[in-house]
Amino acid sequence: MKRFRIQQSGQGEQDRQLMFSLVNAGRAIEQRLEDALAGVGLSLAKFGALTHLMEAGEPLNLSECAKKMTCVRSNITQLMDRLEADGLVRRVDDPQDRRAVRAAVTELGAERQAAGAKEVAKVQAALAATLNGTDHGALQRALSAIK
Amino acid sequence: MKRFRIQQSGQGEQDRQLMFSLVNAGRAIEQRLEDALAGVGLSLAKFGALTHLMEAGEPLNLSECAKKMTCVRSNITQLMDRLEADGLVRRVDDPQDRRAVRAAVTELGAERQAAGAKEVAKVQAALAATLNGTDHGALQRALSAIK
DNA sequence: TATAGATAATTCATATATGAAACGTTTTCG
DNA sequence: CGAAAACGTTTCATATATGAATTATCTATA
Repeated sequence: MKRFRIQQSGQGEQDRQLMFSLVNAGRAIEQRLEDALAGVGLSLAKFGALTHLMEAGEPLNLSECAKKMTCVRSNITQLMDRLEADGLVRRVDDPQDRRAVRAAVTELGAERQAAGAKEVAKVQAALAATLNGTDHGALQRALSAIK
Repeated sequence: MKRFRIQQSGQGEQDRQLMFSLVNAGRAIEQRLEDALAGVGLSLAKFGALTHLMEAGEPLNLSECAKKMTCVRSNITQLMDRLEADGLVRRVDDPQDRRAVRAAVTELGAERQAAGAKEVAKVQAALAATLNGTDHGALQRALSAIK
């Protein structure tokens, strides 16, 4: 005798679920990062900017910052205003190009970035623990396909 | 003879990669949804609010909206201002509680929500295609663990 | 070389989000 | 009953993000 599956979810419903789970997981991790970084006086945006500047090892044009952070330049203008107000970055003139402004990390900024990196590492470890029953390689491959 | 693995990434580095891939994947999907919804005059925030109201089938308190959308109430105040300016929602008095304001979807709002749902379905289908070599069940379970 | 176009940064308007403070209304309880 | 607490919404200040318009400077070329 033929049975009808009760509570069956169609493929479309599962796809929708998966899509929103991806969005929600991303947001949840962002929130964990924001919370952890708030403990050392940083936001994720500020930490990201400081990290790119530290990795570059030298002051960067605001346009270069925008490229590295994949955002528009007017966003960087404002972010640098806030970082400068916090004393974490200084705007310096570019002697080669008088249109340009370069962002230099201050000593306090470098310390703050290092403290932030420790907080990020904790979130990262907690996430790894959460995902300990998962094939990390497969997950990484799936996520990398999403552009 | 013992070999040294060149270019080996430590576990920590892979964990960091995975964490940021999750954040980036979530943002990428949000961006796809924003782009698709922009085509019918909606943002993801507006579509979400309209969808919750349509699912409820009746006007909802702004506080109830905030709870469903997991955001603070002042955010809903502003979102409703914009939805009202668009003619997609109307604020109506709650006769039971004179403090409360309820959001009612207009006819135009209902049409717009339906159009948005079609756009969302397209994004969803494209994502499913992108993930066609992946074990959706395993991915869903991993994502659901992230809170 | 003069100028037209490209480029760097900022300003402004706007959208989305949070959290604190203010305000009116409702509920609770001494 | 009446005061205090709780509740619902809004307002304000702020952070983050986008995109258009503006200003200053630089570069290429007619």
